[in-house]
Amino acid sequence: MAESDLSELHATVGDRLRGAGQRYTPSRRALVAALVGADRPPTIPELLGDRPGLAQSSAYRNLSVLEQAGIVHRIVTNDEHARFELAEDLAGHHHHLVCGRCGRVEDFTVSASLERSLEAALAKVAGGTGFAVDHHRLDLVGTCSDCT
Amino acid sequence: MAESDLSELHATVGDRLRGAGQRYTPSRRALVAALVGADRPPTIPELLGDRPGLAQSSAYRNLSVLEQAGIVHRIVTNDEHARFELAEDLAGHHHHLVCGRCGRVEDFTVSASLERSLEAALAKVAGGTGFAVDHHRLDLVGTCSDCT
DNA sequence: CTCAGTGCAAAGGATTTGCATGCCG
DNA sequence: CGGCATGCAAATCCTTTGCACTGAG
Repeated sequence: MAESDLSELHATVGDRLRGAGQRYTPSRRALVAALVGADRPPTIPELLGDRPGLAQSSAYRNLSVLEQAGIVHRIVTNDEHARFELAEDLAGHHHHLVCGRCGRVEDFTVSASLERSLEAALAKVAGGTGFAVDHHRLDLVGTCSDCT
Repeated sequence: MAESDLSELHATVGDRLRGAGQRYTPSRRALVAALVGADRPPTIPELLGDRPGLAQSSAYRNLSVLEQAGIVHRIVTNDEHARFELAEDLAGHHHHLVCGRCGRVEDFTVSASLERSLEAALAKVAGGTGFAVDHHRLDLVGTCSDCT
């Protein structure tokens, strides 16, 4: 991600937080920065490892605030810990490669044309139900190289 | 599902449990039956509602055994409770409509041709990574009619 | 001054586990 | 008889919450 995009991102995050009556504090900025830099969604312990000064409860609380402001998204796996990533409108649409053994999650994307056929087909499916579809989620589940 | 398929299913389940050194007890049979009958994955409280005689701990323990025997699959949502469904090789490949508000999950399927293009595209993606892909997961996330 | 943010410690709650008993094989 | 299955109750462990303090506006 380019420098300018990064400061733009922080500006957007700041706006959304202020819109929710919250401040963009150093702790929150550090959490967002950690998520921007990661190519896979970290758990809370992983996030705390980068920032030993931050209390665990504050991490949970800040991530919760960021989640409600639509800035981060919480991923719950069968793993013991939840994982966090930037919201799709900030990080871009992508998918996950999930390790069923250790719970590790990596990001990946598919071609735009496949996304389009997916969207079209899913829109058709959703038509019949009472669901108001927000977005889709496409994950690959398997075993990562470490767990093989 | 036809009668014969049902008894065949129970036979398969019994085989897998015995293969894991476990028995196919009435409690377990009831859990499997409840999952076969459901068109959406229930939570533990929902399963217990159908079977007040079964202790909560036994439900957890039995579902855990069934999961390790490859008979049921655990779905974790942002909802407070986990949900359970039959493994795909028993229930058939399908997808989920997930309500982001209440956590409710419904099943649906897409056309075979879309599945095929998906499989093809995902196989290509997986090629480059160290992941051994087991299966894919395609969910629609939105708001159900009750939560609108 | 006011009020959100933070750290620390305690509470909460779904899930797991220990133990004694019952039952199938 | 031996071992798995089950109930009940207690323990776990991630996550949330209460409270007092600090710092920014």
